[in-house]
Amino acid sequence: METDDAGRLRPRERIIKTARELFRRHGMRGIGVDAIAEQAGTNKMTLYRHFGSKDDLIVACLRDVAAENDQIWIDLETAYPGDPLAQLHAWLRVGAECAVGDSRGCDMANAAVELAEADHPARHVIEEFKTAHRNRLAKLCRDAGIVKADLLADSLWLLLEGARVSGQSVGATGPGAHLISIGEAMIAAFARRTPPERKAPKRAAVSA
Amino acid sequence: METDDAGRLRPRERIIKTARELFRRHGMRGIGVDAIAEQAGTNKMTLYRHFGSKDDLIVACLRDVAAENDQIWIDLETAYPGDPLAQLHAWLRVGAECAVGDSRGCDMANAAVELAEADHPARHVIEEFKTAHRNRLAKLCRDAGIVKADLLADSLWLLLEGARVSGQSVGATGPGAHLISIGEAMIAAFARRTPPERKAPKRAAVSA
DNA sequence: ATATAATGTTACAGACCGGTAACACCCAGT
DNA sequence: ACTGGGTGTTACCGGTCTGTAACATTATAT
Repeated sequence: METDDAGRLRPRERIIKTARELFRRHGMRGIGVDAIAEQAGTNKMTLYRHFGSKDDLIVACLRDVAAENDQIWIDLETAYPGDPLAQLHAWLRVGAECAVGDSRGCDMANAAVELAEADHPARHVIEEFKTAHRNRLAKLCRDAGIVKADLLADSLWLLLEGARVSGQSVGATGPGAHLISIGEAMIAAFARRTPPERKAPKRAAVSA
Repeated sequence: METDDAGRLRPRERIIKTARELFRRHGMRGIGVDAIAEQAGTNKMTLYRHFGSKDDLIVACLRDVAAENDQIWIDLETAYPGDPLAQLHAWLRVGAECAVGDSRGCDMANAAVELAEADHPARHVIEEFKTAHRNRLAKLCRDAGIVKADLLADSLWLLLEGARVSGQSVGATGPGAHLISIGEAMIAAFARRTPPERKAPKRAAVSA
């Protein structure tokens, strides 16, 4: 009795899609492969034909998450082509949506918390993803003409990570509610001192 | 064959102490009550005489964590009596220690991630603790003469939460490595603009 | 139409888990 | 010395979990 997905996609895709949702809702240790397979409208045997183990499925899901998040950067570029500062502000808004609109935060960070074993195969996927994401954000800050680009990137990064994890403790009305205004103020503070040879790009400045 | 704790403390304390350590190392869903009891130098039966269920034990452990963290505020006050600004800086340093020195972040936040069920008995302990801590930090900022105290408190809060969760994804060399410098800059930025009717509090005025 | 691959079904193995029962023990307080 | 509460020991229950075996069924490609 599948509750999820019409038979449109092939089993493998349905399983990943369903597993991601159930992992997110119940935690990776809080849901079994049997429940995932059933919810995906298939069965455990087929699941194990596509994914050698539950850990393999977890890794596949995290790769799926990574691919989905990589798309965000493309969307930002197409939304504000050639305007890295606007992309930076948009990045903040997208992050804030995830932090306040959803009560389960970041799948990658959650996986890092839940999969405590240092040698779990998912860990290097997580680390790779987070590092790449951080580097991309730093590049965006650099392209936006921020002087201390790395420092701004790390600041915004910590704010976003904090907002997403805080939402899971105290909900959306907690400190994460002010993520955007805090982040905007931070961008403004870093953009204030621009390199002398470049014009200061005027853009929304929100008071702290 | 107990590996932990000499028989000094009574079983209940040993169990909580050991459970906290193992929960932290393996995650709450990654360790069983049997292993906890054995590591604590006792057995499952005694564990269940003191804690009616594993969830009860989890709650007891989180209360223990809360009590331990409440002590931090007392220590800050005794270390810098009547100097809330110094206490604020010290708070940041203490938080940074936890964020970079330890690879498992905040027990409370981790529990919130791991115990996904919305009605888990531990959730209200977590929320209560996080809210109280946030309020205390806001009060500290207020006492330090910060104008937008709540906003600074939330900013620092997000930074710390972010650093602690980030450390579990990319380790101590990630963005969390700059927590202190970022936080210091933020405190400085907020302290710069002082209330006009009030003199710049070089010696911060303490209000009850 | 037929060969071939993918999927479904059922049953099961083996391990672990949370939780309990029954009984033996030990040690403090009187 | 005795009594009683806390503790240790062992065995067990029922459930759930990951993972597999064997076989039936369906879809696909040629």
